[in-house]
Amino acid sequence: MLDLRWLVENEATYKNCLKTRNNFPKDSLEFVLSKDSERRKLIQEVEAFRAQKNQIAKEVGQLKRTGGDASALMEKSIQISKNMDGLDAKLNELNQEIENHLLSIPNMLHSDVPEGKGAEENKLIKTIGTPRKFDFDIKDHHDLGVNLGIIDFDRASRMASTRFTTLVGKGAKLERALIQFMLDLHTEKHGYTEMLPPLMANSKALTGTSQLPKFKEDLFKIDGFDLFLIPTAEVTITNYFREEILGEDQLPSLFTGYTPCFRSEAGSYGKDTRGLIRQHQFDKVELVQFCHPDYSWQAHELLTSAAEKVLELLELPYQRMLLCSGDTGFGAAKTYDLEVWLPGQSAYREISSCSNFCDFQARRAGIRFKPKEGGKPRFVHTLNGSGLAVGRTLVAILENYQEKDGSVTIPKALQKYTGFERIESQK
RNA sequence: GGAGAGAUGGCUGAGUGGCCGAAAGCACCGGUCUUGAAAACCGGCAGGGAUGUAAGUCUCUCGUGAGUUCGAAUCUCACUCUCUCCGCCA
Repeated sequence: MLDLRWLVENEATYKNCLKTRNNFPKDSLEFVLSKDSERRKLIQEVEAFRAQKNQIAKEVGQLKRTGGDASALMEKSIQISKNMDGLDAKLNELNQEIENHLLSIPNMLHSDVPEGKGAEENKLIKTIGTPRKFDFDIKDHHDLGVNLGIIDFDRASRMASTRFTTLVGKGAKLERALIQFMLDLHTEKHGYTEMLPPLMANSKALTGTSQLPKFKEDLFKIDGFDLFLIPTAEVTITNYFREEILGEDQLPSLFTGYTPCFRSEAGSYGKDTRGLIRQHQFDKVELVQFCHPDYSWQAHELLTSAAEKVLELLELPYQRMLLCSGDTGFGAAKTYDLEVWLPGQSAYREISSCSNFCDFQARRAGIRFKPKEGGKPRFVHTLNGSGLAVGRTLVAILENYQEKDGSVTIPKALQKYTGFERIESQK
């Protein structure tokens, strides 16, 4: 959420930024801007009435103590209440309306973010590693996984629905090894503290990280409860400090956590239907930082590097992209995507998304810190990124490390976690 | 699922209708003392909002929301959450 005062005072700057954002809610913006002066005027009226009533109440108290007659004053106060009848409610309603609109206005972008409409205008920052040359006909992960007997799509569809998968044998072990490998790396080398948060979150938490109110249709709702399956651990980990004022010495706080993630994928019906690129349930190791506003851009680089480290250790070729304005998510000020090379698709595909939200989520979630030098509490900056999406990492390993006979070699760095060096057909 | 207890500032905790945005302690910040530190002593220290160049003034907030009252942390109602006991259960 943006600061209303800031928005009113920087209307032109914001509108200029917004024009290259996708689907920006012009009506909400205009509503907020046009109602602000009305809101202020109402506040002043209501508070003037209240001040009068408070003054009278004080005088009545004094009179009663000294045994005087306060009936005239009491009558006056009742009269004032009648005069302000409904004003209160009107103000509350207006505030609520403004807040609702404000919640659906996207974050201000960082000046680095290139203008552009969609993914094709994202900016390539760097390419690491070289795609392997194969001297045989390669398979994609779907065929590899099915042939090896480590991924079962059909039975998962039968027990749940399409977009679910069951990993079997060494496939399941590989997934688990990847999770452990990533968590160990981030906790031991990058200074993150591991968390195992709830897999469901309430609507307040989801509003805090800005999945709600705008993206409700992407979530799985639990019937009869104010609970949703989390679409990412970002939700629960970022809301860990909701409505808290931290000490400055608690910053930065770095957390990592593995969770399954659940997404309805409404609106992506025809997309990535083959294999496990786009599932209703997938595993992810998430990185989250709470940090001092002065250092969040440095933190963004570090967080992204931490995610890249996973790909480097697994020796998977990848690219870092800077998302353009049209492709940057609703709450983010700046986002890097990491894209891993998938031989089966002859393309780089997203495997991590690392964003700085600045104070956008912190304002929604009420996460502040007390500055050391004194003064008012300030909003922290929140950042998060995938470190990495585990299922897609498994896809990348299968495709990049496949052999002519259909077997798959396990990357060196991972072997001590899997306990095996190859996957051969286990059917 | 049944019964009971509770929710007050960063933390502990007092406060049952006006003198309470709130005692006291801890933590924290500044100062005195000290070669330095600790201790001791002195002072400061909740958050949001309106207005103002500022100092300040006003307003709201004692889990949340309604209500009673001239006046609510305190009384009433609803809700949420936490804890204890019983039942059930991995």
